[in-house]
Amino acid sequence: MRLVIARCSVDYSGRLAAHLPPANRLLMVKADGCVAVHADGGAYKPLMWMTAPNRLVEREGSWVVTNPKGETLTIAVEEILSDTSWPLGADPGLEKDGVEAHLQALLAANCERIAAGLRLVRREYPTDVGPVDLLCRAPDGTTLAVEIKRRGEIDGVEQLSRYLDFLNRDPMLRPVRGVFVAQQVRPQARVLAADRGIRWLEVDYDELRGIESSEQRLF
Amino acid sequence: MRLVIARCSVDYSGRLAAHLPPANRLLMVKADGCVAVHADGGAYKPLMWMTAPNRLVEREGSWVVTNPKGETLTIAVEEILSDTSWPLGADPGLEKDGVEAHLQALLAANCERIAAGLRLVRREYPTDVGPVDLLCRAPDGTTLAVEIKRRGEIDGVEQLSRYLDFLNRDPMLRPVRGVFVAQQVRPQARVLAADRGIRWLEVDYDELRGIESSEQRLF
DNA sequence: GTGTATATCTCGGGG
DNA sequence: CCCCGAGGTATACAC
Repeated sequence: MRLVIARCSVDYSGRLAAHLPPANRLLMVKADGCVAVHADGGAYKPLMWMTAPNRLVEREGSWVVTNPKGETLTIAVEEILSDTSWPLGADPGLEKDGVEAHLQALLAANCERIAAGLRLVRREYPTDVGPVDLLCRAPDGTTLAVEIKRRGEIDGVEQLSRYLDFLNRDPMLRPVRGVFVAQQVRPQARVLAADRGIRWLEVDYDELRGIESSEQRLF
Repeated sequence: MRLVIARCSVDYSGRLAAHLPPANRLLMVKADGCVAVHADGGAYKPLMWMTAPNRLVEREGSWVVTNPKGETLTIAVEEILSDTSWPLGADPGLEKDGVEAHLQALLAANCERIAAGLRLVRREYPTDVGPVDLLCRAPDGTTLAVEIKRRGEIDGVEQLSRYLDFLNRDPMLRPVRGVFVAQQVRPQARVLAADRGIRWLEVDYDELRGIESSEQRLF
């Protein structure tokens, strides 16, 4: 990890063109070669960057970073205030809990939470346009396709619509209905779901996790 | 901009829960208060972070960052290898060229480029499922909904299809036809557009900009 | 490699 | 403030 504090101006040319006038900034060069130019504000996103793999050519007063796609990051270094390097070593890595995969697992184990009497047929049921999160059977014998999101937006409804199109071509499954499940379903997603005849449902992650742990306590 | 190189373990609790075992990392604290924990790899994204506004409480061997939403970032600092601060000042900011907004502005001002005699009714015309980029009137009185992308992919065609569905329910507008405009329209998007009765069109950004600047030269 | 789906997405604009 | 769409999205994973 190399950290350079410098007065510089920066230009990017590639998927778009962008320019930064001269100012003091942090230049971060990581062990994998990626370069980032940070200002003293603005969340974690750098003003400009170049991801690995790339090639950094450092000449007097000018760094040029190029990648195989032909994109170029040019840093005109006017004055270096500090230039330090720290070998950090490989990171042991991140452990996460509470992402969509976990929500899916909880709902798969408790799918009667989606509708009474629902039985799980399969998780990640494959179709030609991607896997359906949950495929379930209702007590009346009809099939339900369930799409799960943390935040239910319009894209998710489109995704479920595509699955339903393809599932309903299978005479063995037809008719298949859709349910859109999320911790929060946005207004436009509700409108589109209603319009497509898709039911939507908001679920509470903590409550689901609570059920799960109380059930485990029984065994 | 404060840069701390330290051996630390980190925990985040909020939208999800996450944990980092002890290792040497960079802790970056920006002037606006945002905190980021970087490893020596993995593009520009930090392993963990907390955006502004937040509150950083630094006690011996432990930093606790909390935000108004009740999220918490806890950094257990085991050993500090370096701790430096650099006042960078406000950044003059980024100038971008070639984003969708420019393309939309150029086409709004030159919509006869989309079809002869076209007249702009409104940019960002609202529907229940989102705003249409351009709504135009053709010489024959019919309405055109225009969706603009830098890269025309299948989801852009889906987006325009949704708008057309809803616009065509309005007796005052009906019938509304669609035009999908992009610098590059991908093969799959062409097929889908054709299937939906949507016309597609590739435009050259530099050429449009050229028209614009030559028009400006006239005044 | 291409395509698809996720993300503590971030960021900016509009109501 | 929330909602929504764009992004040089990045990133992981399946085919």
